[in-house]
Amino acid sequence: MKIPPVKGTRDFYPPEMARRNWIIDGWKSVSIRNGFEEYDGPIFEHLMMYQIKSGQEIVEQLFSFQDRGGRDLAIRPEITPTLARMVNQQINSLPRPIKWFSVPRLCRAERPQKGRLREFFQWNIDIIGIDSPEADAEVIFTSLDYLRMVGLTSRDVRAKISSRKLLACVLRGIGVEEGKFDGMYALLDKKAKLPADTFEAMLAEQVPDKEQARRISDFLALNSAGEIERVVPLNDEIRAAVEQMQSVFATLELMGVAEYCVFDPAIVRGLAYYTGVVFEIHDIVGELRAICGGGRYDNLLRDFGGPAIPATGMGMGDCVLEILLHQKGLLDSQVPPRRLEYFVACADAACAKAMYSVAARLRAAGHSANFSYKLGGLSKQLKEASSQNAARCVIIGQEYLDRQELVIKDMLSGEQTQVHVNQLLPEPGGTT
RNA sequence: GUGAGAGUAGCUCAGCUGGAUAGAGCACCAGAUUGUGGUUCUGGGGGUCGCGGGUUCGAAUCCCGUCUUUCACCCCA
Repeated sequence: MKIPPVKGTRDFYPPEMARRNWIIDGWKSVSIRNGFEEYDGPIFEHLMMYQIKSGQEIVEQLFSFQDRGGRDLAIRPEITPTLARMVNQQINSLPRPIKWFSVPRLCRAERPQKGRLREFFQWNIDIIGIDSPEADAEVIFTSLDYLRMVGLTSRDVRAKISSRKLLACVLRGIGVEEGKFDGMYALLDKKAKLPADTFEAMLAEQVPDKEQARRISDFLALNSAGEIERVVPLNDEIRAAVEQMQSVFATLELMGVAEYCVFDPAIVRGLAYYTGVVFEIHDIVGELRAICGGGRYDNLLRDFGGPAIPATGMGMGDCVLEILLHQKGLLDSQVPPRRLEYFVACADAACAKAMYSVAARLRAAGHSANFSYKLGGLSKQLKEASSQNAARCVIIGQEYLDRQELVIKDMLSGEQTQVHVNQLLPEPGGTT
């Protein structure tokens, strides 16, 4: 009986595994060079953890189960609740700022489509304990630092930045009722996907007051937070939000990534737990879903039973990223191929015993080494060495039996040299 | 949950308005090659044409159902 793979999952054969490792290694090295420390948690948690902020609707998109003790558990669909739990547990002993990163494997029971699967990897970085805009800027910078490192330029991707706080006080300033904010957020989030007139019609439906609707449209057309007084009169609240936004951009400018960044008032990040700066990075054509998204979530730790400590962070999934990198030709050109340092071949069946010991000694010395299980002709073995991308071949033949000499063949140049076995290898059982 | 497209070899696909033993390229295995690889040549293995039913003398081809998959909607932590 043939059993198919589970919907929305991927098998990682060696070529795919090499791509996955390359992406994840890049995430980790960029995290570390930006001063983040790695953490991880369990792959399942109490179901309740995902109900706290998300409600029943989200629970239907979880893989959940009961253990034998009747506990309701769920495979993690995100790692932020785990982070909040872990940080809360040790909040009094953790030095701040807490700059942590993780690359969790996550599962969501959604219907798969382009750039979205049911099991994926997501790079998360978070800065906890700092409420200044510079922390938001650093999260955005770190995201861009990775994308820039793998070869994506400001002609490929764009970081669209806004602020929930700014949006809220502008809406308040325009006179929109507080109760309509959630609906507005959901609508704004869709703006990029909708034709302009459809969006205008939906806006008019939610905001019947023509003057208010016009000012909202004007706000959405702004290119920088500094222009906001053209839409709504400044007050202390708005002025403070504008200054925060400007600090984020100023810091990004100082860090040298301004060309990637743009103020986009339509970025709101769904119905998530964001409270301040929010951002998404998109491919510039806008053909794919967001490469990554994040923002400030100052209430989350408190909502998980801890103290009110500010936090900001971001998540980047591997699916969209991989599609984009492939499209730009940045994947196969950069993912390192399989490498083997030595392939040990024997020119004569009489040398087969030496083949095993030489291979083992190479391995003990820390080198990667393979040999052929079939004692075919030398040309067969060299062919096998080529197909395994061996850098060098060690050929064992008559000169080994006579003088303990090995032929070292450089597979790129074809050059061959003869060396005594003890010259290439430390004594078996020796210290080095 | 809704809608549309697609399922033929490990992969990418061809297969005309229904016709005889279902093909190609790549990949894989073997040989040419018993002391020298990448190229080339020759040969080989591998398919219940997603599955079930129907129409027909005859179905990979047409019809219905079903499953899977892709894309979009919903949602997007």
